[in-house]
Amino acid sequence: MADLPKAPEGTAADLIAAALRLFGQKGFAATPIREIAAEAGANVAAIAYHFGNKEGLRRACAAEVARRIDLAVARVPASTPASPAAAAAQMEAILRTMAGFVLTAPEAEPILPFMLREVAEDGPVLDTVYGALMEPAHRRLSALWAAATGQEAEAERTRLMVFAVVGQLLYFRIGRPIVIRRMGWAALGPAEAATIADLLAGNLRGMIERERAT
Amino acid sequence: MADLPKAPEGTAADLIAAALRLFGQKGFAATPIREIAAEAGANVAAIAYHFGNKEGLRRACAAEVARRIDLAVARVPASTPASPAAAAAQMEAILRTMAGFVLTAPEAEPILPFMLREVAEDGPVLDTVYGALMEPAHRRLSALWAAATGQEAEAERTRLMVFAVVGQLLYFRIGRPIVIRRMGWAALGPAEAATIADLLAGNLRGMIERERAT
DNA sequence: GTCTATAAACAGATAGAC
DNA sequence: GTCTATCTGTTTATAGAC
Repeated sequence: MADLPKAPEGTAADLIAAALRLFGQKGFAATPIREIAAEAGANVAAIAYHFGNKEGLRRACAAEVARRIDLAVARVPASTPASPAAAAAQMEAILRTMAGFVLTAPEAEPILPFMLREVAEDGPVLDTVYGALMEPAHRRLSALWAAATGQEAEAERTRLMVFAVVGQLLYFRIGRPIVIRRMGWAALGPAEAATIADLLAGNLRGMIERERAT
Repeated sequence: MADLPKAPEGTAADLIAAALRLFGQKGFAATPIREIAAEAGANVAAIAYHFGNKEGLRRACAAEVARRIDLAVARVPASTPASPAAAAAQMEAILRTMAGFVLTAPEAEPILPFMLREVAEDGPVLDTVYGALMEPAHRRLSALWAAATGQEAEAERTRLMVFAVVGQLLYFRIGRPIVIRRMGWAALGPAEAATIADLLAGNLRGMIERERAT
């Protein structure tokens, strides 16, 4: 669904991987290009050579984020089931896949802090990723919610409910430092992620059931 | 509940207000102290005079955030009601107050992006604010959830459910640029906030009902 | 394509007049 | 308390050898 299918290789890929991690952790402005080059095992000038300048590297990071999310999204089936029960089941499956990806997948680790910062800054990177990925994904979940509850797919209430469902999950990742402290966990690993996913799947079932009665 | 009751005045207050806004919007490292001084209508040297250095200004911002949240928290009653219905009602009231504060209160506007960045960086500022404010608030909601559902206050499930409830709300603020785009809203104003609050209050009632059956 | 060396701009901090 | 002027370190970007 994204328009950037090319996967970078070699030094360029190493630079993007390092930049993604450091931009996410310390922020764009707080990360010197020398540090990125050092972590990538490359030279400072390589950034200018491959991406023009630091801003170009940021755009390349955004493209890489879009590419990786696209890869993860491509794994879920695209058909909208006819029966409400099947739609609910598929929505739960997607939620569990998202939970696994967002909470524990190593390849998601660097991209979420990066995206979080871009959302906060509400800049051009967000425009791209929103149109290419977030909007289609939200539309798809809205269609499933509608099929599961009998409501209208693009109704205001439907779209807001999908945000509520997704928000429940994303907060566990965004507020991870807080969650870990409060839960007394050493980390948010696969076991903790499974507990959270079960809990949220139960909430989703309850919400759908409740909405169907309306 | 916070340990910093002193409200700043004059130039110091202007500098904190400007820094809070700019740190939240562009990030700490990306904000030059000259820009802060200009927005506050003060001189660059005033920062060193009042706060020692830039890092001191950051700490002052954190203290101001704690002070403002503390003010907002102080308005909710501290007693835990005996009956499950009363506990549920009180939890819904708190959720609605939080929604009003988080989504539309002008005094919350600069502090949320600031806090979001501090959570992402997981630094010393978070340690302070977590211990002084977040942990007590979460404990209090956990106690209410327990009273409303008949579950145990510090059970793992209880604490996670409270995060799910809070996460639903916070995501609407954190992901605001995304929500606004997808909903086709011009802004997230009082009318939109009321719609969201009603929706989330309904979800809360459903979740409590469902948990009581367990 | 990769590296070293350097230029030009900008940051935070400080000295000292008022 | 507030200001101007300046010092010192660091940053990005680039020129040019290899």
